[in-house]
Amino acid sequence: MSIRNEQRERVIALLSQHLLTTGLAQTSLRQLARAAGVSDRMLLYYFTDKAEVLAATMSAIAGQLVSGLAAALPEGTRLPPRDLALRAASLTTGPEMRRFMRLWVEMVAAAAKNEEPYKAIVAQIMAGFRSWVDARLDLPEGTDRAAVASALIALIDGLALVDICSETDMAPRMAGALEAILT
Amino acid sequence: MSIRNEQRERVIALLSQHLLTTGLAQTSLRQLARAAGVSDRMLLYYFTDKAEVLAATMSAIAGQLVSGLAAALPEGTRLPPRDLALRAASLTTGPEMRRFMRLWVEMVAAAAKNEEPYKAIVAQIMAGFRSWVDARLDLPEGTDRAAVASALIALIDGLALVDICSETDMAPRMAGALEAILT
DNA sequence: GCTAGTCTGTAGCAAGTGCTACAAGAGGAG
DNA sequence: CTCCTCTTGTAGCACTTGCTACAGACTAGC
Repeated sequence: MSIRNEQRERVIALLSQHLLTTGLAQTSLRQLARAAGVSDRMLLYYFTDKAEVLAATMSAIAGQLVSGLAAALPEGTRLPPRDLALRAASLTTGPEMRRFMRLWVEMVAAAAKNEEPYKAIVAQIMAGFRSWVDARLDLPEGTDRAAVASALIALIDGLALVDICSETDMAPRMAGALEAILT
Repeated sequence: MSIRNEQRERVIALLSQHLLTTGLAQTSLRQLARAAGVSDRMLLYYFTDKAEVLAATMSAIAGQLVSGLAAALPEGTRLPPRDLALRAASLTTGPEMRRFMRLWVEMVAAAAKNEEPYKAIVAQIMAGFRSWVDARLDLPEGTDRAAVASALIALIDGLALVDICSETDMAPRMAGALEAILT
């Protein structure tokens, strides 16, 4: 493999960690280059664009996420909405996933501003969420599966959003409250 | 009242509309000044800072929001979590409130990046949400009211977040799904 | 009139942004 | 050797950012 392609992978791996720890706060070319241990000039040699740098990195992160989610709850299992919600909630508020959820909220906000390449990435990740939930959702015939899946995702994303805002660690208490609220 | 103070109010009113329609995408001093119909020089005469411009504007928006919410559901009424959630969901996904919820998500993301003055404003608005929910929540004694309130807010915010991402109008379908999920 | 304080425009600065022109070294192919 | 492609550094461009120095204009009080 060419040096260029090797470097692309190295850079993507380093930037994945960078984005997960710092969010989208430090995403100028020079900041990304420093985090990747290369010069900004070379970053634009390995990738055509800043947009391509970010797209490749976030795509890699999304990939890790999908496999992480898949591993956390095997494909075959089907749960009713309540159980799936509680399971997903404890999953995404764990120390591992919190960093991702924070990044996720920032990405959605960036997409809301029509910033590229966030719109495309957000759509891709959201589709991943939907299919993950849908594949594990046990629902009676005739239910609007897409709507229930979306509502569950909304709940999970909302927990993350509130978690971001809170000084104190509200996540476990909210999870407890959910048990009382959900069917 | 001095010209300066009159202009402050004029500017704040115009910028409230600006932020509600464009989100945080166009918030450079020059863009804000154009939206307010003044020069950027004068914007920094009326306000000390860009941060103060934004803080004042968002504070005004938050004020409108609070009174809007208060009017939508009178202070005295107490609803169980399910009813309050459904009510709040239909409230915040309406055409009027959607603009605010989008802005809200963007503000939370900005706060996550430690950008000023978003952190302070987000904390303020979140506190407003909490007290609004708490004042209308009918719960049995001994329940963790703060947790339930936070969970409800999470649900509402999550609906907004998913709504932002979706091309199609998922909000009513998700609301329907909630009826099936909630106790 | 004169002065003091309030108001407003012009012009510009220093820093940071994404990106590029250009040259040069390295290393293989003929 | 020469030629050619891949790789890398230096320097810088055009632009946007938040903010400011400075000078002029307007009004109020004396």
